[in-house]
Amino acid sequence: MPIEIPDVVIDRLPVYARALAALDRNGREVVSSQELGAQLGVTPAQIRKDLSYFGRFGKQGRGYNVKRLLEELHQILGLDREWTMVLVGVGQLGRAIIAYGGFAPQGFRILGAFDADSSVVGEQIDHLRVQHVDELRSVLRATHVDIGIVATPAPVAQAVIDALVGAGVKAILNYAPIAAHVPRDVHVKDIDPVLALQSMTYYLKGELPAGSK
Amino acid sequence: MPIEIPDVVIDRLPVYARALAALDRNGREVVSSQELGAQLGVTPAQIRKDLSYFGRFGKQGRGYNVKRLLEELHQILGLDREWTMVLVGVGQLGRAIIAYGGFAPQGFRILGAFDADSSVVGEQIDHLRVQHVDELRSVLRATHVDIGIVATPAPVAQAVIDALVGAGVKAILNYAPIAAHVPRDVHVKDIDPVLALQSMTYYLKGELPAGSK
DNA sequence: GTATGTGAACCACTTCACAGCA
DNA sequence: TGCTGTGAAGTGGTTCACATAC
Repeated sequence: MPIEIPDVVIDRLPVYARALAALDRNGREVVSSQELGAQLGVTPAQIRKDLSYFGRFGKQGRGYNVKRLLEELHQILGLDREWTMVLVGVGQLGRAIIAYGGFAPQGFRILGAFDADSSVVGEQIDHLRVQHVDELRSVLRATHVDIGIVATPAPVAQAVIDALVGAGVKAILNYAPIAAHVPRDVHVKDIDPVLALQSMTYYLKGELPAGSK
Repeated sequence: MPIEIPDVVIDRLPVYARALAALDRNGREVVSSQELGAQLGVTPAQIRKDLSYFGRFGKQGRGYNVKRLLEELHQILGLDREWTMVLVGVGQLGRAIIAYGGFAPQGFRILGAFDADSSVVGEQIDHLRVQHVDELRSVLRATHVDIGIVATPAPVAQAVIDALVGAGVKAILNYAPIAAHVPRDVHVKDIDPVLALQSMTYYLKGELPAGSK
Protein backbone atom coordinates (compact mmCIF):
# COMPACT_ATOMS: atom_id res chain seq x y z
CA MET A 1 0.00 0.00 0.00
CA PRO A 2 1.84 3.11 -1.10
CA ILE A 3 1.71 5.89 1.46
CA GLU A 4 -0.53 8.83 0.65
CA ILE A 5 0.98 11.11 -1.96
CA PRO A 6 0.41 14.83 -1.32
CA ASP A 7 -1.75 16.65 -3.86
CA VAL A 8 0.94 19.30 -4.31
CA VAL A 9 3.27 16.62 -5.57
CA ILE A 10 0.75 15.52 -8.16
CA ASP A 11 0.30 19.14 -9.20
CA ARG A 12 4.02 19.46 -9.88
CA LEU A 13 4.40 16.34 -11.98
CA PRO A 14 2.84 17.86 -15.12
CA VAL A 15 5.23 20.78 -14.77
CA TYR A 16 8.16 18.39 -14.68
CA ALA A 17 6.72 16.53 -17.66
CA ARG A 18 6.36 19.72 -19.65
CA ALA A 19 9.98 20.70 -18.99
CA LEU A 20 11.21 17.23 -19.86
CA ALA A 21 9.28 17.28 -23.12
CA ALA A 22 11.00 20.55 -24.02
CA LEU A 23 14.42 19.11 -23.14
CA ASP A 24 13.63 16.05 -25.20
CA ARG A 25 12.68 18.17 -28.21
CA ASN A 26 16.06 19.85 -27.88
CA GLY A 27 17.73 16.47 -28.08
CA ARG A 28 18.78 16.46 -24.47
CA GLU A 29 19.30 12.94 -23.13
CA VAL A 30 20.04 13.41 -19.45
CA VAL A 31 19.20 15.98 -16.76
CA SER A 32 20.09 16.32 -13.14
CA SER A 33 17.56 17.38 -10.53
CA GLN A 34 19.83 20.36 -10.08
CA GLU A 35 19.42 21.55 -13.63
CA LEU A 36 15.74 20.73 -13.92
CA GLY A 37 15.15 22.57 -10.67
CA ALA A 38 16.99 25.65 -11.86
CA GLN A 39 14.88 25.66 -14.99
CA LEU A 40 11.63 25.40 -13.06
CA GLY A 41 12.39 27.42 -9.97
CA VAL A 42 12.14 24.40 -7.71
CA THR A 43 14.78 22.95 -5.40
CA PRO A 44 16.57 19.84 -6.57
CA ALA A 45 15.61 18.08 -3.36
CA GLN A 46 11.97 18.80 -4.09
CA ILE A 47 12.20 17.12 -7.44
CA ARG A 48 14.05 14.09 -6.12
CA LYS A 49 11.64 13.69 -3.24
CA ASP A 50 8.62 14.06 -5.50
CA LEU A 51 9.89 11.44 -7.90
CA SER A 52 10.85 9.11 -5.07
CA TYR A 53 7.17 8.61 -4.27
CA PHE A 54 6.84 6.71 -7.49
CA GLY A 55 10.12 4.91 -7.97
CA ARG A 56 13.81 5.28 -8.59
CA PHE A 57 14.20 6.76 -12.01
CA GLY A 58 17.65 8.32 -11.81
CA LYS A 59 21.21 7.10 -11.90
CA GLN A 60 23.63 8.30 -9.24
CA GLY A 61 26.41 10.40 -10.62
CA ARG A 62 24.53 10.98 -13.85
CA GLY A 63 20.97 12.18 -13.39
CA TYR A 64 17.75 11.22 -15.13
CA ASN A 65 17.29 9.93 -18.64
CA VAL A 66 14.97 12.51 -20.15
CA LYS A 67 12.93 10.21 -22.40
CA ARG A 68 12.62 7.53 -19.77
CA LEU A 69 11.50 9.91 -17.02
CA LEU A 70 9.05 11.64 -19.33
CA GLU A 71 7.46 8.30 -20.17
CA GLU A 72 7.28 7.37 -16.52
CA LEU A 73 5.54 10.63 -15.67
CA HIS A 74 3.08 10.18 -18.50
CA GLN A 75 2.28 6.75 -17.21
CA ILE A 76 1.94 7.93 -13.63
CA LEU A 77 -0.36 10.79 -14.62
CA GLY A 78 -2.37 8.70 -17.03
CA LEU A 79 -1.25 10.80 -19.97
CA ASP A 80 -0.50 7.74 -22.04
CA ARG A 81 -4.08 7.68 -23.22
CA GLU A 82 -6.78 9.99 -24.49
CA TRP A 83 -9.29 11.71 -22.19
CA THR A 84 -12.74 12.79 -23.23
CA MET A 85 -14.49 15.96 -22.16
CA VAL A 86 -17.74 17.85 -22.60
CA LEU A 87 -18.09 21.59 -22.43
CA VAL A 88 -21.09 23.30 -20.89
CA GLY A 89 -21.62 26.98 -21.62
CA VAL A 90 -21.03 28.18 -25.14
CA GLY A 91 -20.63 31.90 -24.62
CA GLN A 92 -17.52 33.86 -25.53
CA LEU A 93 -15.47 31.91 -23.04
CA GLY A 94 -16.85 28.56 -24.15
CA ARG A 95 -16.14 29.34 -27.78
CA ALA A 96 -12.58 30.27 -26.93
CA ILE A 97 -12.17 27.00 -25.09
CA ILE A 98 -13.44 25.05 -28.09
CA ALA A 99 -11.14 26.98 -30.39
CA TYR A 100 -8.17 26.60 -28.07
CA GLY A 101 -5.58 24.46 -29.72
CA GLY A 102 -3.80 23.36 -26.57
CA PHE A 103 -5.98 20.48 -25.48
CA ALA A 104 -5.97 18.10 -28.43
CA PRO A 105 -2.19 17.71 -28.77
CA GLN A 106 -2.09 16.67 -25.11
CA GLY A 107 -4.75 14.04 -25.58
CA PHE A 108 -7.75 15.95 -24.25
CA ARG A 109 -10.66 15.77 -26.64
CA ILE A 110 -13.90 17.75 -26.42
CA LEU A 111 -16.71 15.46 -27.53
CA GLY A 112 -19.69 17.74 -27.03
CA ALA A 113 -20.75 21.30 -26.32
CA PHE A 114 -23.92 22.23 -24.46
CA ASP A 115 -25.82 25.41 -23.78
CA ALA A 116 -29.18 26.39 -22.32
CA ASP A 117 -29.75 29.20 -24.83
CA SER A 118 -31.80 27.75 -27.67
CA SER A 119 -30.58 30.47 -30.04
CA VAL A 120 -27.13 28.93 -29.72
CA VAL A 121 -28.22 25.30 -29.86
CA GLY A 122 -27.62 23.81 -33.27
CA GLU A 123 -24.84 26.22 -34.10
CA GLN A 124 -21.68 24.66 -35.47
CA ILE A 125 -18.53 25.75 -33.65
CA ASP A 126 -15.34 24.28 -34.91
CA HIS A 127 -15.98 20.55 -35.08
CA LEU A 128 -18.89 20.65 -32.62
CA ARG A 129 -22.60 21.20 -33.00
CA VAL A 130 -24.01 22.82 -29.87
CA GLN A 131 -26.60 20.69 -28.09
CA HIS A 132 -29.20 21.72 -25.54
CA VAL A 133 -28.09 21.25 -21.98
CA ASP A 134 -31.18 19.12 -21.34
CA GLU A 135 -29.57 16.50 -23.52
CA LEU A 136 -26.47 16.44 -21.33
CA ARG A 137 -27.65 13.57 -19.20
CA SER A 138 -28.59 11.31 -22.04
CA VAL A 139 -25.40 12.05 -23.94
CA LEU A 140 -23.35 11.26 -20.86
CA ARG A 141 -25.26 8.02 -20.48
CA ALA A 142 -24.48 7.05 -24.05
CA THR A 143 -20.89 8.21 -24.27
CA HIS A 144 -17.98 7.81 -21.96
CA VAL A 145 -16.88 11.22 -20.75
CA ASP A 146 -14.06 11.73 -18.27
CA ILE A 147 -14.05 15.44 -17.62
CA GLY A 148 -16.61 18.23 -17.62
CA ILE A 149 -15.63 21.77 -18.52
CA VAL A 150 -17.88 24.41 -16.98
CA ALA A 151 -17.91 27.79 -18.72
CA THR A 152 -21.37 29.01 -17.79
CA PRO A 153 -22.33 32.18 -15.95
CA ALA A 154 -21.89 31.88 -12.19
CA PRO A 155 -25.58 31.60 -11.29
CA VAL A 156 -26.11 28.32 -13.14
CA ALA A 157 -22.67 26.81 -12.69
CA GLN A 158 -23.49 24.79 -9.58
CA ALA A 159 -26.55 23.25 -11.21
CA VAL A 160 -24.46 22.28 -14.23
CA ILE A 161 -21.83 20.76 -11.99
CA ASP A 162 -24.54 18.81 -10.15
CA ALA A 163 -25.77 17.49 -13.47
CA LEU A 164 -22.29 16.43 -14.53
CA VAL A 165 -21.60 14.80 -11.19
CA GLY A 166 -25.01 13.15 -11.21
CA ALA A 167 -24.12 11.59 -14.52
CA GLY A 168 -20.93 10.14 -13.12
CA VAL A 169 -18.32 12.65 -14.20
CA LYS A 170 -15.47 12.59 -11.70
CA ALA A 171 -13.46 15.63 -12.79
CA ILE A 172 -14.49 19.21 -13.44
CA LEU A 173 -12.49 21.98 -15.02
CA ASN A 174 -14.32 24.99 -13.66
CA TYR A 175 -14.06 28.38 -15.35
CA ALA A 176 -17.07 29.80 -13.50
CA PRO A 177 -16.33 32.18 -10.62
CA ILE A 178 -17.89 30.06 -7.89
CA ALA A 179 -16.68 27.68 -5.22
CA ALA A 180 -18.04 24.41 -6.54
CA HIS A 181 -19.67 21.93 -4.19
CA VAL A 182 -18.91 18.35 -5.14
CA PRO A 183 -18.68 14.97 -3.40
CA ARG A 184 -15.26 14.06 -2.13
CA ASP A 185 -14.59 11.63 -4.94
CA VAL A 186 -14.98 14.32 -7.59
CA HIS A 187 -12.02 16.48 -8.53
CA VAL A 188 -12.32 20.14 -9.36
CA LYS A 189 -9.73 22.53 -10.71
CA ASP A 190 -10.63 26.18 -11.00
CA ILE A 191 -9.38 28.46 -13.73
CA ASP A 192 -9.95 32.05 -12.71
CA PRO A 193 -7.68 34.79 -14.00
CA VAL A 194 -9.53 37.39 -11.96
CA LEU A 195 -8.63 35.68 -8.69
CA ALA A 196 -5.05 35.48 -9.89
CA LEU A 197 -5.00 39.21 -10.59
CA GLN A 198 -6.73 40.06 -7.34
CA SER A 199 -4.08 38.39 -5.26
CA MET A 200 -1.20 39.97 -7.17
CA THR A 201 -2.54 43.43 -6.53
CA TYR A 202 -1.93 42.89 -2.83
CA TYR A 203 1.78 42.87 -3.49
CA LEU A 204 1.65 45.68 -6.02
CA LYS A 205 -0.12 48.02 -3.66
CA GLY A 206 3.06 48.98 -1.86
CA GLU A 207 5.17 49.39 -5.00
CA LEU A 208 6.13 52.49 -6.83
CA PRO A 209 4.39 52.96 -10.17
CA ALA A 210 5.78 50.79 -12.96
CA GLY A 211 8.51 52.45 -14.96
CA SER A 212 9.72 54.73 -12.22
CA LYS A 213 13.32 54.01 -11.27
CA MET B 1 6.31 45.63 11.53
CA PRO B 2 3.50 43.23 10.81
CA ILE B 3 4.69 39.62 10.76
CA GLU B 4 5.02 38.03 7.37
CA ILE B 5 1.69 37.01 5.91
CA PRO B 6 1.70 33.66 4.08
CA ASP B 7 1.05 33.81 0.35
CA VAL B 8 -1.68 31.19 0.66
CA VAL B 9 -3.58 33.58 2.88
CA ILE B 10 -3.39 36.31 0.27
CA ASP B 11 -4.59 33.85 -2.35
CA ARG B 12 -7.69 33.10 -0.31
CA LEU B 13 -8.72 36.68 0.33
CA PRO B 14 -10.14 37.25 -3.17
CA VAL B 15 -12.18 34.10 -2.75
CA TYR B 16 -13.63 35.45 0.46
CA ALA B 17 -14.28 38.77 -1.22
CA ARG B 18 -16.10 37.10 -4.08
CA ALA B 19 -18.36 35.18 -1.72
CA LEU B 20 -19.05 38.29 0.34
CA ALA B 21 -19.96 40.23 -2.78
CA ALA B 22 -22.49 37.52 -3.65
CA LEU B 23 -23.93 37.60 -0.13
CA ASP B 24 -24.13 41.37 -0.31
CA ARG B 25 -26.00 41.22 -3.61
CA ASN B 26 -28.48 38.91 -1.90
CA GLY B 27 -29.03 41.51 0.79
CA ARG B 28 -27.25 39.57 3.45
CA GLU B 29 -25.95 41.82 6.23
CA VAL B 30 -24.03 39.47 8.52
CA VAL B 31 -22.16 36.16 8.13
CA SER B 32 -20.38 33.92 10.55
CA SER B 33 -17.07 32.30 9.71
CA GLN B 34 -18.98 29.06 10.06
CA GLU B 35 -21.39 29.85 7.27
CA LEU B 36 -18.86 31.48 4.98
CA GLY B 37 -16.63 28.47 5.44
CA ALA B 38 -19.41 26.04 4.59
CA GLN B 39 -20.07 27.99 1.43
CA LEU B 40 -16.45 27.97 0.37
CA GLY B 41 -15.31 24.60 1.59
CA VAL B 42 -12.92 26.12 4.09
CA THR B 43 -12.85 25.66 7.86
CA PRO B 44 -14.22 28.51 9.96
CA ALA B 45 -10.96 28.64 11.89
CA GLN B 46 -9.11 29.16 8.63
CA ILE B 47 -11.19 32.17 7.79
CA ARG B 48 -10.91 33.73 11.23
CA LYS B 49 -7.17 33.16 11.33
CA ASP B 50 -6.69 34.58 7.84
CA LEU B 51 -8.64 37.71 8.68
CA SER B 52 -6.85 38.11 12.00
CA TYR B 53 -3.64 38.90 10.13
CA PHE B 54 -5.21 42.17 9.08
CA GLY B 55 -7.41 43.23 11.94
CA ARG B 56 -10.47 42.44 13.98
CA PHE B 57 -13.42 42.74 11.67
CA GLY B 58 -15.98 40.59 13.43
CA LYS B 59 -18.27 40.96 16.39
CA GLN B 60 -18.35 38.16 18.94
CA GLY B 61 -21.69 36.46 19.12
CA ARG B 62 -22.73 37.90 15.78
CA GLY B 63 -20.23 37.37 13.00
CA TYR B 64 -19.00 39.71 10.30
CA ASN B 65 -20.81 42.61 8.70
CA VAL B 66 -20.81 41.65 5.05
CA LYS B 67 -20.43 45.12 3.53
CA ARG B 68 -17.83 46.18 6.02
CA LEU B 69 -15.70 43.06 5.60
CA LEU B 70 -15.95 43.24 1.84
CA GLU B 71 -14.72 46.81 1.89
CA GLU B 72 -11.87 45.89 4.19
CA LEU B 73 -10.80 43.08 1.87
CA HIS B 74 -10.95 45.36 -1.13
CA GLN B 75 -8.76 47.81 0.67
CA ILE B 76 -6.31 45.15 1.79
CA LEU B 77 -6.03 43.69 -1.69
CA GLY B 78 -5.85 47.06 -3.38
CA LEU B 79 -9.11 46.48 -5.21
CA ASP B 80 -10.37 49.91 -4.33
CA ARG B 81 -8.71 51.31 -7.40
CA GLU B 82 -8.23 50.54 -11.06
CA TRP B 83 -5.31 48.52 -12.39
CA THR B 84 -3.87 48.84 -15.85
CA MET B 85 -2.62 46.01 -18.04
CA VAL B 86 -1.10 45.33 -21.42
CA LEU B 87 -1.56 42.16 -23.39
CA VAL B 88 1.20 40.61 -25.47
CA GLY B 89 0.26 37.97 -28.00
CA VAL B 90 -2.85 38.53 -30.06
CA GLY B 91 -3.57 35.04 -31.31
CA GLN B 92 -6.76 33.14 -30.59
CA LEU B 93 -6.05 33.16 -26.90
CA GLY B 94 -5.12 36.82 -26.83
CA ARG B 95 -8.29 37.75 -28.67
CA ALA B 96 -10.36 35.77 -26.20
CA ILE B 97 -8.67 37.58 -23.34
CA ILE B 98 -9.43 40.96 -24.89
CA ALA B 99 -13.04 39.94 -25.46
CA TYR B 100 -13.38 38.49 -21.98
CA GLY B 101 -15.84 40.56 -20.03
CA GLY B 102 -14.67 39.57 -16.58
CA PHE B 103 -11.76 41.95 -16.11
CA ALA B 104 -13.29 45.39 -16.54
CA PRO B 105 -16.04 45.08 -13.91
CA GLN B 106 -13.37 44.17 -11.39
CA GLY B 107 -11.27 47.18 -12.20
CA PHE B 108 -8.72 45.59 -14.50
CA ARG B 109 -8.32 47.53 -17.70
CA ILE B 110 -6.37 46.45 -20.78
CA LEU B 111 -4.68 49.53 -22.21
CA GLY B 112 -2.79 48.01 -25.09
CA ALA B 113 -2.34 44.87 -27.16
CA PHE B 114 0.93 43.86 -28.82
CA ASP B 115 2.01 41.25 -31.31
CA ALA B 116 5.12 40.44 -33.32
CA ASP B 117 3.18 39.41 -36.42
CA SER B 118 2.94 42.47 -38.67
CA SER B 119 -0.13 41.04 -40.39
CA VAL B 120 -1.96 41.44 -37.09
CA VAL B 121 -0.51 44.83 -36.17
CA GLY B 122 -2.96 47.60 -36.86
CA GLU B 123 -5.96 45.34 -36.56
CA GLN B 124 -8.75 46.64 -34.38
CA ILE B 125 -9.91 44.16 -31.74
CA ASP B 126 -12.65 45.33 -29.48
CA HIS B 127 -11.51 48.73 -28.23
CA LEU B 128 -7.84 48.07 -28.96
CA ARG B 129 -5.64 48.58 -32.00
CA VAL B 130 -2.87 46.01 -32.07
CA GLN B 131 0.60 47.51 -31.88
CA HIS B 132 3.92 45.98 -32.80
CA VAL B 133 5.73 44.40 -29.89
CA ASP B 134 8.77 46.55 -30.67
CA GLU B 135 6.74 49.50 -29.46
CA LEU B 136 6.12 47.82 -26.11
CA ARG B 137 9.03 49.46 -24.39
CA SER B 138 8.21 52.97 -25.46
CA VAL B 139 4.55 52.57 -24.64
CA LEU B 140 5.42 51.30 -21.18
CA ARG B 141 7.72 54.26 -20.72
CA ALA B 142 4.94 56.66 -21.63
CA THR B 143 2.05 55.00 -19.83
CA HIS B 144 1.71 53.60 -16.38
CA VAL B 145 1.04 49.88 -16.62
CA ASP B 146 0.68 47.64 -13.58
CA ILE B 147 0.32 44.17 -15.03
CA GLY B 148 1.47 42.36 -18.16
CA ILE B 149 -0.59 39.58 -19.67
CA VAL B 150 1.44 37.10 -21.68
CA ALA B 151 -0.47 35.08 -24.27
CA THR B 152 2.28 34.34 -26.75
CA PRO B 153 3.53 30.97 -27.97
CA ALA B 154 5.89 29.31 -25.51
CA PRO B 155 9.11 29.92 -27.43
CA VAL B 156 8.91 33.71 -27.20
CA ALA B 157 7.18 34.02 -23.84
CA GLN B 158 10.32 34.40 -21.75
CA ALA B 159 11.65 37.16 -24.02
CA VAL B 160 8.35 38.99 -23.71
CA ILE B 161 8.41 38.62 -19.95
CA ASP B 162 11.96 39.96 -19.90
CA ALA B 163 10.82 42.97 -21.90
CA LEU B 164 7.91 43.63 -19.54
CA VAL B 165 10.10 43.24 -16.48
CA GLY B 166 12.80 45.39 -18.05
CA ALA B 167 10.24 48.12 -18.45
CA GLY B 168 9.34 47.98 -14.78
CA VAL B 169 6.24 45.80 -14.79
CA LYS B 170 6.01 44.02 -11.44
CA ALA B 171 3.20 41.55 -12.11
CA ILE B 172 2.67 39.04 -14.90
CA LEU B 173 -0.39 37.01 -15.71
CA ASN B 174 1.15 34.22 -17.71
CA TYR B 175 -0.93 32.10 -20.08
CA ALA B 176 2.11 30.67 -21.86
CA PRO B 177 3.08 27.10 -20.96
CA ILE B 178 6.49 27.91 -19.55
CA ALA B 179 8.01 28.38 -16.13
CA ALA B 180 8.75 32.09 -16.18
CA HIS B 181 12.04 33.41 -14.84
CA VAL B 182 11.65 36.73 -13.08
CA PRO B 183 13.43 38.70 -10.36
CA ARG B 184 12.16 38.11 -6.85
CA ASP B 185 10.28 41.39 -6.75
CA VAL B 186 8.13 40.47 -9.74
CA HIS B 187 4.96 38.46 -9.24
CA VAL B 188 3.78 35.81 -11.66
CA LYS B 189 0.55 33.87 -11.76
CA ASP B 190 0.18 31.12 -14.30
CA ILE B 191 -3.05 30.23 -16.00
CA ASP B 192 -2.75 26.83 -17.59
CA PRO B 193 -5.79 24.65 -18.05
CA VAL B 194 -3.67 21.85 -19.50
CA LEU B 195 -1.66 21.52 -16.29
CA ALA B 196 -4.93 21.48 -14.35
CA LEU B 197 -6.25 18.66 -16.51
CA GLN B 198 -3.00 16.74 -16.38
CA SER B 199 -3.03 16.57 -12.60
CA MET B 200 -6.67 15.52 -12.40
CA THR B 201 -6.04 12.57 -14.67
CA TYR B 202 -3.80 11.12 -12.00
CA TYR B 203 -6.82 10.65 -9.79
CA LEU B 204 -9.08 9.52 -12.61
CA LYS B 205 -6.71 6.80 -13.69
CA GLY B 206 -7.89 4.40 -11.03
CA GLU B 207 -11.59 5.12 -11.46
CA LEU B 208 -14.19 3.19 -13.31
CA PRO B 209 -15.39 4.81 -16.52
CA ALA B 210 -17.81 7.69 -15.96
CA GLY B 211 -21.44 6.66 -16.07
CA SER B 212 -20.88 3.09 -14.99
CA LYS B 213 -22.66 2.32 -11.76
C1' DG C 1 33.85 12.76 -8.54
C1' DT C 2 29.03 13.39 -9.06
C1' DA C 3 24.20 13.07 -8.40
C1' DT C 4 20.47 10.12 -6.59
C1' DG C 5 17.30 8.50 -2.87
C1' DT C 6 15.76 9.16 1.73
C1' DG C 7 15.29 9.34 6.89
C1' DA C 8 15.49 13.08 9.97
C1' DA C 9 15.16 17.91 11.07
C1' DC C 10 12.90 21.78 10.03
C1' DC C 11 9.47 25.00 8.85
C1' DA C 12 4.90 26.74 7.70
C1' DC C 13 0.36 26.42 7.58
C1' DT C 14 -3.85 24.51 9.67
C1' DT C 15 -6.72 23.23 13.33
C1' DC C 16 -7.83 23.20 18.11
C1' DA C 17 -9.75 24.95 22.00
C1' DC C 18 -10.80 28.40 24.91
C1' DA C 19 -10.72 33.15 26.86
C1' DG C 20 -13.13 37.23 25.94
C1' DC C 21 -16.66 40.03 24.41
C1' DA C 22 -21.31 41.40 22.38
C1' DT D 1 -25.49 32.30 24.62
C1' DG D 2 -22.91 32.63 20.37
C1' DC D 3 -19.11 33.59 17.71
C1' DT D 4 -14.74 35.97 17.29
C1' DG D 5 -9.70 36.23 17.89
C1' DT D 6 -5.63 33.83 19.00
C1' DG D 7 -1.87 31.37 21.48
C1' DA D 8 -0.70 26.57 21.47
C1' DA D 9 -0.74 22.09 19.49
C1' DG D 10 -0.81 19.45 15.53
C1' DT D 11 -0.01 18.24 10.73
C1' DG D 12 1.98 18.00 6.44
C1' DG D 13 5.22 19.45 3.18
C1' DT D 14 10.03 21.05 2.34
C1' DT D 15 14.85 21.05 2.94
C1' DC D 16 18.94 19.02 4.77
C1' DA D 17 22.64 16.06 4.69
C1' DC D 18 24.64 11.91 3.91
C1' DA D 19 24.95 7.03 2.71
C1' DT D 20 24.81 4.85 -1.69
C1' DA D 21 25.63 3.89 -6.35
C1' DC D 22 27.47 4.86 -10.88
